[in-house]
Amino acid sequence: MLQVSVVREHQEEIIKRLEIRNLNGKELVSQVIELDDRRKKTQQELDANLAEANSISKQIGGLYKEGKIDEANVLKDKTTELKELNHKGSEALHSAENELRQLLYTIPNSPHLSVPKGNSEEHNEVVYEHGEFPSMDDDAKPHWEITDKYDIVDFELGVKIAGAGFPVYKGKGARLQRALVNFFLDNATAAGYREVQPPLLINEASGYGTGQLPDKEGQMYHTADDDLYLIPTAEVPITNIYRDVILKESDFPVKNCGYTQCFRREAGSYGSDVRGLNRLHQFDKVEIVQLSHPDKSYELLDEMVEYIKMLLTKLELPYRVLRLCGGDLGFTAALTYDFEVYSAAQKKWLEVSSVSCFETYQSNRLKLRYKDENGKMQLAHTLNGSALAFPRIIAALLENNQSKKGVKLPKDLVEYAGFEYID
RNA sequence: GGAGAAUUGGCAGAGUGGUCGAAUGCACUAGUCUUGAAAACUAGCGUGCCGCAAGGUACCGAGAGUUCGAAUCUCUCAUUCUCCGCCA
Repeated sequence: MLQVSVVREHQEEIIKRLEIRNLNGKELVSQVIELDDRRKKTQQELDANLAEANSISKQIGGLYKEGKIDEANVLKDKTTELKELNHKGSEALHSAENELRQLLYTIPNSPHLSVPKGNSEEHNEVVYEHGEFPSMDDDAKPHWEITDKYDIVDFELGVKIAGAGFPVYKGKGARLQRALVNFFLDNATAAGYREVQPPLLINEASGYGTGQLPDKEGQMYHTADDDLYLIPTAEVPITNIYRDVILKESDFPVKNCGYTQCFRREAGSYGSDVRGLNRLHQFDKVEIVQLSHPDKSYELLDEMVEYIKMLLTKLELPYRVLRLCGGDLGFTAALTYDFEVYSAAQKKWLEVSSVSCFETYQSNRLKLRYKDENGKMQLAHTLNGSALAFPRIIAALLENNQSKKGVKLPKDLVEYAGFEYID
């Protein structure tokens, strides 16, 4: 969440930045400051009363030692009222802090100034394009027909076992997924990311840490008996490794990657967007996560963008990079680049990666800090990106590379898959 | 899942009702000494909030309670360890 101190000190800038999301920045900023003023005032009063109570207690202790019981008892009577006052005071402080926190939870990150204003995906800015669209025959099949033809992904079977959106990968389909796991992890490791295998279920504190809670409460699967959530992305457990952690400045950049299944309820989705592999409740993804010195985070973001470009080039898929506009930007992000591959038979762009810088929005919640050269505590910056999400990559590979002979895998995948054609 | 024990600063580890934000050791930082290093010695060394500052306040797993006063007593919860049960 936004830091109150930053909101106070850079009001004009924060207002301007929130307005990129079409929010009433002025109103929000003044609400924050008002609540924070109340919080401060409440604490000052409470602290003064506590100081008095503490000092009386010390006096009583002294009097008891000297055996002056009567004098001690006189003082005790004085504390009755103070106790009451302190009890009320601490309740008032808690409620002031709580109200402020609740407000901050509802305010999304303030976008980077380079984020275009806009309220829908039409206003996203194409910043890079790569590759040629493959020329398709008129009878080119969408991937859900190809998966049927070669019997590599079974949607019906998934419905039987779990429900829509939980496909069963079979034969070369399953092996292709396994190949992608190794391909993506090997590349990430080569780029300096440490591989981790985190839990797939997370507690509430972790959900708040990276900002899925309370904002995306309804989008995560929740296990009622144990009050745990299934991860919607490895971002949550991997970033939460660093909750309540104080780093040394020399630790930066901290680079982790991980392969996990991801679970999303996708409430409210419908239509051709959810056909086949386009949108699933469970899918596989390799995620890259970085922790950064605040001065370096946007350099690292660019570096991550270059890394994703390299992956997609190796996969020989036509893609483009979008800078998301204020209206399309995720709740916690300050700047996001989306990667879309062109899926030729559907004639559609499919989002396969989203790379974001969160500045201090997550680290403020996580209490992820480092000591600067003057020994002062500072919040780190967090970044992450999908590298990559599997199902739409598979969809695009199937559609773009289909031929009479079967589906030809890109060269770099062949050694991982152990076969050249899905046939 | 059942029974028992535990949870203190980066680590180890004292502290069972008052001047304890917390002994001591190790680690760490700076300095002295040294040609340099080690050793030794000296000093420093947790975090949040309020305050221009002095300082105040809170934190000894979390939350509630008893008390004038709680690291210390009571209750609830969490976690860890040991034994039993179950199990990939």
